[in-house]
Amino acid sequence: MSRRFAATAPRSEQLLFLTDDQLRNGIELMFFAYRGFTADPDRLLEDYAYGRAHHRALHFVNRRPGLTVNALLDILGVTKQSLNRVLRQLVEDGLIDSRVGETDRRQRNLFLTDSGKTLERALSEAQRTRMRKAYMEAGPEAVHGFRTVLEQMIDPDMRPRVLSLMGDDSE
Amino acid sequence: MSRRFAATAPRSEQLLFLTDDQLRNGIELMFFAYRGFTADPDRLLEDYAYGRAHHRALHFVNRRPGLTVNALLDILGVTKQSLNRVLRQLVEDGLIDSRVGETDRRQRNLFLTDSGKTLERALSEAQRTRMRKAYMEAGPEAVHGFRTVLEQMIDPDMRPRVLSLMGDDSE
DNA sequence: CTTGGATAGTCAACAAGACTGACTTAAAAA
DNA sequence: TTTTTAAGTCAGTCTTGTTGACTATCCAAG
Repeated sequence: MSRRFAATAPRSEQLLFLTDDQLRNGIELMFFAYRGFTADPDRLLEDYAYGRAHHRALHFVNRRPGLTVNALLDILGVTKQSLNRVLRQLVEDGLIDSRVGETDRRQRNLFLTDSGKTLERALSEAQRTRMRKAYMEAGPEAVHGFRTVLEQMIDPDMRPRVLSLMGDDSE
Repeated sequence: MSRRFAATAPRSEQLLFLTDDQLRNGIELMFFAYRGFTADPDRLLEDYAYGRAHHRALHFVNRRPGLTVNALLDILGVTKQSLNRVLRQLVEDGLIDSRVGETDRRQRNLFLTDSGKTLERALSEAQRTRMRKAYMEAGPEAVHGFRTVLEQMIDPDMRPRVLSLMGDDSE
């Protein structure tokens, strides 16, 4: 582990980025950046009387159409009671279509309706716009580093699931 | 703006990191990484019947001892009523000391007590440990990129305040 | 110097969204 | 047939956010 820099420079110099000050700095950056990250969609959601939970559901149903409730639960890491409240609203409001599973009729496969797609697009476009600006300002190398550190910050148990979710769009 | 890569390679190749797929990828990484980022302190806080709001208050009071309620409000970006509940608990439980301002007696200057320092240290050490691992695995260059992108993601209005908060430890 | 407005902080009541626990229904699996 | 699983529901709690009304203090204009 952590061999990337082992042979590049003397230990004392290379490890300066691991001081408590540097780490605390990263911690504070995560806090403030995450606030910026959610600010734009949050503003949009207010108009619909929805919250972040609705956004997350819309995002992942859009990402993996036909996803089951259980699979979504697993991704979001919340209880089904908590998700169910949100999902019920979205189905009632006609943003999500919940269809009985074809092979297993206990399951429900979730899809965005046209208006669901419209809202999802508005939300994600707001978020992408900020992300795009940040990426452009920082440049491709910084973006690569950003992605590398974030991946390492994900819970090890969760990491394989997350990376496969993000990785393939073929299946 | 975004001149870092302008003269390095052909435009079409360089801009691949700005595709919607790449951006959505970054969005999902932020979501999952932030969950990892808060997981360890969250577990600790359960034992105290405290939440993330208490953690944030402890963090920034530790960071800037003597800070006023208003200054903390500005950093946290919540309403004073919301902060006050948390602050009252922490004062009642003897983790934070709230002293009447010397020059302006309307103000309250906040300090961590010894037990406040103890809890803050436990929380931040848990968080730093995860951050340290991520930094070590990713290496110094990735960390630099990580920081660059996060800074750009912070709300522009907030950015100067945040960077000055993180920057100087002398004043 | 007093009055009246602005500022710092507190208290009360309420809503969103997370949680647990107990339960039902329907369908699949053993 | 019995057990397990997927989904959904009901009731109750907690944290953390909100708005509105309040007290205490400072400061500046009359």
